[in-house]
Amino acid sequence: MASIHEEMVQKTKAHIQHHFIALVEAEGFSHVSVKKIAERANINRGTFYLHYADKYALMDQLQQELLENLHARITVILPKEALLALHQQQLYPPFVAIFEFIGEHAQALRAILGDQGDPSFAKKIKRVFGEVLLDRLISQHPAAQNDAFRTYMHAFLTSAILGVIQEWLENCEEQSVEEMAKIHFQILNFISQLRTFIK
Amino acid sequence: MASIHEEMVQKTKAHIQHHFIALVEAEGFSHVSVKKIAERANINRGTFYLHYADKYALMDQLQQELLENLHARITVILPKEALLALHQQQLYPPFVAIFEFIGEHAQALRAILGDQGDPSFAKKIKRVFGEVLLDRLISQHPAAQNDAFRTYMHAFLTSAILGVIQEWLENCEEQSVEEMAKIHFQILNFISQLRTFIK
DNA sequence: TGTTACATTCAACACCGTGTTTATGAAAAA
DNA sequence: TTTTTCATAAACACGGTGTTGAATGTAACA
Repeated sequence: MASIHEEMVQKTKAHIQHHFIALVEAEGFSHVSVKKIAERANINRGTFYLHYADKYALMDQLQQELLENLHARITVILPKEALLALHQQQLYPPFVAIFEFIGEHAQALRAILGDQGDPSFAKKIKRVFGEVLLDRLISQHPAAQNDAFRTYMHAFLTSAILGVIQEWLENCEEQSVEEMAKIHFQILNFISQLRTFIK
Repeated sequence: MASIHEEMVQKTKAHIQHHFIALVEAEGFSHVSVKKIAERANINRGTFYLHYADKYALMDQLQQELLENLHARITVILPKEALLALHQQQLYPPFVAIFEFIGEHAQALRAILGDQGDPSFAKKIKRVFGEVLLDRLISQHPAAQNDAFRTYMHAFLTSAILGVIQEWLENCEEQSVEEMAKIHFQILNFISQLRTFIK
């Protein structure tokens, strides 16, 4: 099935994607034009339109690939049926898996989640965090019955995790994957201690 | 000093800004053109360039105004010198002030912080949260000596607060300002309880 | 009243990126 | 060999940009 032509197409698309990511990281998505992509990738501008409708379609495809891969990666570690117990031993592996994935795709994610990136992607990746982590965790708690509370709890935690990831990406991943997972637990511990002060 | 001409300029700029916000909220910043702004505001396209270099300059000015106003609003409640004690009575007023401000500028903030908005603004508003809230809170804690920990703690909490605000803006501010401040404390309480499970 | 100052309008301009099309070359498939 | 398919090249109309110079309106001042 895999004809030479199909292989060529895949190669060209990967080529375009690669240079597109570098451009978005450097200049921001809004300042990237099809013309620039073609010049940078050393292809004809018409060739771009042979594969993508416009730069938005290319960005969409890149985002979907990332989201599907991330989802799959976590699902391997946390099967659908499993409810999360709140032991460090159970929470540690998925956190490590997430940071490993982020690190592997650091350039693309820096481009998409950075200052010049796409805020709609942030929303999508938060949804993934919610599906694979929070829903199993929060639903066990009695306070989770309140719809409004659930909604904002969800927003609070998924945004917090994403915020840490964005910070890590900006710092060029100075901390190791294991350190990042640990830091997350330290943060939760810290907030816990706040409670002894509050009211 | 306030000549009639200056007043006219201010009126026109406010007029442009108003329709600009409506356009960005409806179509997203990237799809807004100077042409559209001029048509919507019923002014000549040339008039726009009389006041702003381009749509980016207009967005910048709008953002700066919002950030300065927010900063001022909170600083009135929490003077610079004051260190935050972790009592609900001390934390409640600034939270209420923040949500009041967000509510008052809901349309503009929905436009800027929404799906089609500007991620660089998210970073800037997080910095404000950090300056007026977190720095006085975290610095008191021994664990805050660790630089990396401080950085990520900062990212975690400011992103979380912003995430809740974004959720609130999307839900068209169904919850009252007071409810939102309360929900924040409920969330902190909830996370505190997690600690009894972890490790 | 006329004059001055300035905001706004209007039409025209060159420029640039877009998305499409048509013709052409090259390499694989039939 | 003939056909299919991907990539190239050049040209096109289209639409938004940012600028210019002249005209218009309007409030302040003499």
